[in-house]
Amino acid sequence: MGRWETGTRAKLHDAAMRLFTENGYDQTTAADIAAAVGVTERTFFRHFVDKREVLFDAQEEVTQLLIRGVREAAGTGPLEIAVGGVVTLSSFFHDERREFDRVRQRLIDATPALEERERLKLAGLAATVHAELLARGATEPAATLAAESAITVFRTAIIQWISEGETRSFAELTTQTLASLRALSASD
Amino acid sequence: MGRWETGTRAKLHDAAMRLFTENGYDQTTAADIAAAVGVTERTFFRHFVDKREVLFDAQEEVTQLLIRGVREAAGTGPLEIAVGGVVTLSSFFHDERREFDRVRQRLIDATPALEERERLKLAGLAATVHAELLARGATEPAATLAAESAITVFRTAIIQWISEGETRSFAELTTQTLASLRALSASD
DNA sequence: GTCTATAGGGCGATAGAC
DNA sequence: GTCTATCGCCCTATAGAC
Repeated sequence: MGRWETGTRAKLHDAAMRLFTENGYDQTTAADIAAAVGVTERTFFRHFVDKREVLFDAQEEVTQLLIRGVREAAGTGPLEIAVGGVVTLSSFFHDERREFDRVRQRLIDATPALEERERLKLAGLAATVHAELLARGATEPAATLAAESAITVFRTAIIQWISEGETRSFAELTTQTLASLRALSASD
Repeated sequence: MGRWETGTRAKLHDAAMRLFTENGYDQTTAADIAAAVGVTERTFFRHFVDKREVLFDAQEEVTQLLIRGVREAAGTGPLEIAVGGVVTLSSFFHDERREFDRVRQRLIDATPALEERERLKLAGLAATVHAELLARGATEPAATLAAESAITVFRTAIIQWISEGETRSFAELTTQTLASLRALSASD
């Protein structure tokens, strides 16, 4: 066989998810993951800037989808546009992904270090939406508030989407959560 | 506490802030901070569970204020109650603290590892508000959305509060930001 | 307080693909 | 030949264990 196989990154990703699930995140070392794939620890860190990043492989794809979504969203105000962008993430959060995200979320919930990273990534998505809203002519503080609120809606929708027995789609849950937020702001 | 430890924590805190500001967070080691105070690295880690926690010393006090604030807030709906709780944090975010928080925020903005921790702490505050809202009879998903939105208002108000030349009080900015959020939800 | 494991960076050497 | 993934070895800081 050759000096190295192709698809090392994907193999590291799969091995890491398996070992994290079987033995826990903290109990799994980067060296364990590398050994499971047959590369060195150093190679692991070349593919993932740190151990946590394995769980956030999709960030770039989601960010790009979100940018396009916000650019193309119809709407008369920044909140509607921002959440419209979030709704387009339904092409990513499809039914075949639901079980994977349940496992992923269980790992995050069990590991403070991972929740930190999760919150940072969500903040990154909010910053992305914020920039796009400004580009579409929104003004402050509406742009900031709409972007942050859209990510709140996103997170709330995801939590429901991965809850046991939930069958509604991501898009449906996002839309309903926006309606709840609107009702909340109007009610008191 | 032994008599030799009096004020060590505060000294470590002050030395850390000074060294972080002068040389940068990453360039300052825990050993550097300990040496500046004349204790061992081990002593530093006895006072702060990790290096980042130095910047989040106030979390417990803010959390307790927030709990009391939400419990005592007048209001007809969960969002009003939650932001009412945030407004009571003005006893913490007083004018003498503004410059310190400017420096602190500059460090956080310059250091991804610190921004991660900041976001986790904000999430913790949202969880605190959420629990108090449920205790006051709020139902889902309003409780979650109101708690998260209140923290969005908090963060947005703080950003304004520490911006150069800003003279309005924290309470004033919080109230105005809530009004902006309401307008945003109603407008489109 | 000492001792140790793990995360993660630096860098030169090397093996393959082109 | 260049370009890039990998190795291998050395290093330090963090943080937990004892």
